[in-house]
Amino acid sequence: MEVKPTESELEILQVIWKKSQCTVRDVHEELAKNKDAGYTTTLKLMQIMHDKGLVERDTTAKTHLYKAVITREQAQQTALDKIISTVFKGSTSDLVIQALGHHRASKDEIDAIKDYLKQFEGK
Amino acid sequence: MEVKPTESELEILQVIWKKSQCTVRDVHEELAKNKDAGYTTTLKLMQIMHDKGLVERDTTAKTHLYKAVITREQAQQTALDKIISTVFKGSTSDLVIQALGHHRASKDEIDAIKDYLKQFEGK
DNA sequence: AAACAATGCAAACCATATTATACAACATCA
DNA sequence: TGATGTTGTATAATATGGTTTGCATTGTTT
Repeated sequence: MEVKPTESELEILQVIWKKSQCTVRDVHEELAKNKDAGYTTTLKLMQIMHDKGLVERDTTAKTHLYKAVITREQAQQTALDKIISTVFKGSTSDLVIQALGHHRASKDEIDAIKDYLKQFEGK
Repeated sequence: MEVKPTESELEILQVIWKKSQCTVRDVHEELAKNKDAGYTTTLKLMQIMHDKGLVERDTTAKTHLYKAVITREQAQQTALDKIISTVFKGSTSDLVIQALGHHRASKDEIDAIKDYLKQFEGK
């Protein structure tokens, strides 16, 4: 991935990932529920994201449709890489244990993780 | 925690956490191994961190000694909270699985996590 | 053509990062 | 003693990047 999204850009990506395809107004109205910024601010950010290659858009219709270029998984990976190296001394297990310790996971979540770990059995 | 450290401030905190107590020169020389910025840049950042309350210092001697105010664990928690809400839709298990999937953990690390999960047995 | 919605452009604002310069304390040596 | 070099902190100026906003323009619909 060439570029890393900023905080605000991530908020926008959230909306796009959820709906898989969005107009500027879609995004703006979703964001307006939680924060209060002008329409042109959202627009400007989405234009910047387009310049950076974070989103692509279909301009055939009057109302442009935006799609994410990077997947949520890619963004997750980038975010993980960063904090593992900056605050977890490079230790993935430190991160996992810290995460499980403080964000109490539900039983289903714990089970999912256990299942996941099974694949390492016998190795 | 009132304030969140910036990227550069985190790099400095890394060094302070490791040595538990530092002069500006200590930090600067450690950072100089990996990046290339002037001594006064490091100094300025540490002064800003002091203003923010991220570090405290002993000014009795000519050479000031800096200590971290927040612990590494607190910073880890803050970082986790942020990315869990911004890219992991609030799902801790998504984060754990993604982390284990891509940052291949060593056998010891896997074992440590399994041990940790045992405490949830029977709940 | 009038109304409306979206875009592009420009500028202002703020936080962070960097660098240069000034200043203070202290040791040393002619 | 006092000139000078070294090492430390403080201050000020500037650069850079992200965020936000206003305004003029373009394009569509009726």
